[in-house]
Amino acid sequence: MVYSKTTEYAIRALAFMATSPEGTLVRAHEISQKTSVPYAYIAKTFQVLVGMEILESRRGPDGGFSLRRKPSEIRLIDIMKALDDTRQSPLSKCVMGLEICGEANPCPLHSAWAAAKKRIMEQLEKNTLLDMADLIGKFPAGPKSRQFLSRRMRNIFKYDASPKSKEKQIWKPGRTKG
Amino acid sequence: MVYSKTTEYAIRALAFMATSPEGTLVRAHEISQKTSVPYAYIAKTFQVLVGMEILESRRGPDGGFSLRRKPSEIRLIDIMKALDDTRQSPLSKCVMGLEICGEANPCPLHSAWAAAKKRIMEQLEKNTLLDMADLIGKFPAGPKSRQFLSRRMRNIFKYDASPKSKEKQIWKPGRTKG
DNA sequence: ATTATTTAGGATGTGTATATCCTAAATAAG
DNA sequence: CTTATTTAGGATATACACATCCTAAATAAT
Repeated sequence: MVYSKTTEYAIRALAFMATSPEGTLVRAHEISQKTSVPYAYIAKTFQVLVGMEILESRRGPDGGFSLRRKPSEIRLIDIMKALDDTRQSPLSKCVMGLEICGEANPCPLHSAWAAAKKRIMEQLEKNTLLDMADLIGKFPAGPKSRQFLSRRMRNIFKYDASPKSKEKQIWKPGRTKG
Repeated sequence: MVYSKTTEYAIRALAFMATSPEGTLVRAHEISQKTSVPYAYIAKTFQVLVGMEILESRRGPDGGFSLRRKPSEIRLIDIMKALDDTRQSPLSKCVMGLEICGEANPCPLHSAWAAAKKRIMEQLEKNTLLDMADLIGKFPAGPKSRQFLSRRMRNIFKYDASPKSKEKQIWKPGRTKG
């Protein structure tokens, strides 16, 4: 994968937040329920994002998290950089693991990979939370939103009918082991 | 990475074997010394490749491993299939981790990724151990071998001057942790 | 037979990303 | 002040890929 699971979760969670009006405080538990991102993961990850000034937080009753900038101004690459700081991206290495691979000594996959890398990086720099919210599901009517997307919402954000069922997590673990 | 570290090692090791005349028995220790692939890894991995009829083996003094087919007839995809059997390839999943991503609902990286996947798979099906041996270093003079490649050999196969220094591994661990 | 050498095969160790837990601190309301 | 709620932050647990170890079995030479 281009980025870590942590970043994948963060993008899902933040894209969901982008569907609320600007400045709205959203609780970690609600985000978890609506996005199926593990609560503990949000709790941890969002601390970092607050530190990186992508999110603001408020503790206590009626507390929660809110986006510090407009969704259209938070790029995927920003989130990735904030969370995958130490992790060296798989994009940086030769796909075949050859240390000598490069322009001078390309491996059989080099040019295919180089082209892919370039396009992927461009997309990560170009696409924002607005794009993701738009893609993933509902977004308040605007130039980029499309009606038919709302139908997909249910599958993606896995809506829970009960408005605030305490601690009843509904995410699927996705384990393969029996 | 497209394939596992195990497969990466195997390709390196087999490509080295491809530089010996057909049918030559090569000892695991020699392969390890010449390719910097951990001995224990070769010992384990090659058992599988023998089972998959890519390699033949002989025990005892003057024993070793030999390629069962000509290097030009062993494709990278064959090695990958033999060793990454259970592992689900990162190529099969959406780069962004979105379950709904597909032709109908493409994620921002979808088309870039799809194109890359296609080319990568083609290359894995097209390229053989002959190509890798040719790329990585020396190959006995033939239509595909090129003279200047032999200069790179030293860096890649990390030649040990001593012909048979017992157990003196020379691979670099590549750890990052202090 | 005995010994040396080499692969076979099971068992085990290690490291890191992933995932969770628990207590503290902040905030709001009664 | 007390209680309930929510984020903060450190500590810990888990799973899996990666890596190694050890003994057995086979083979060849003495």
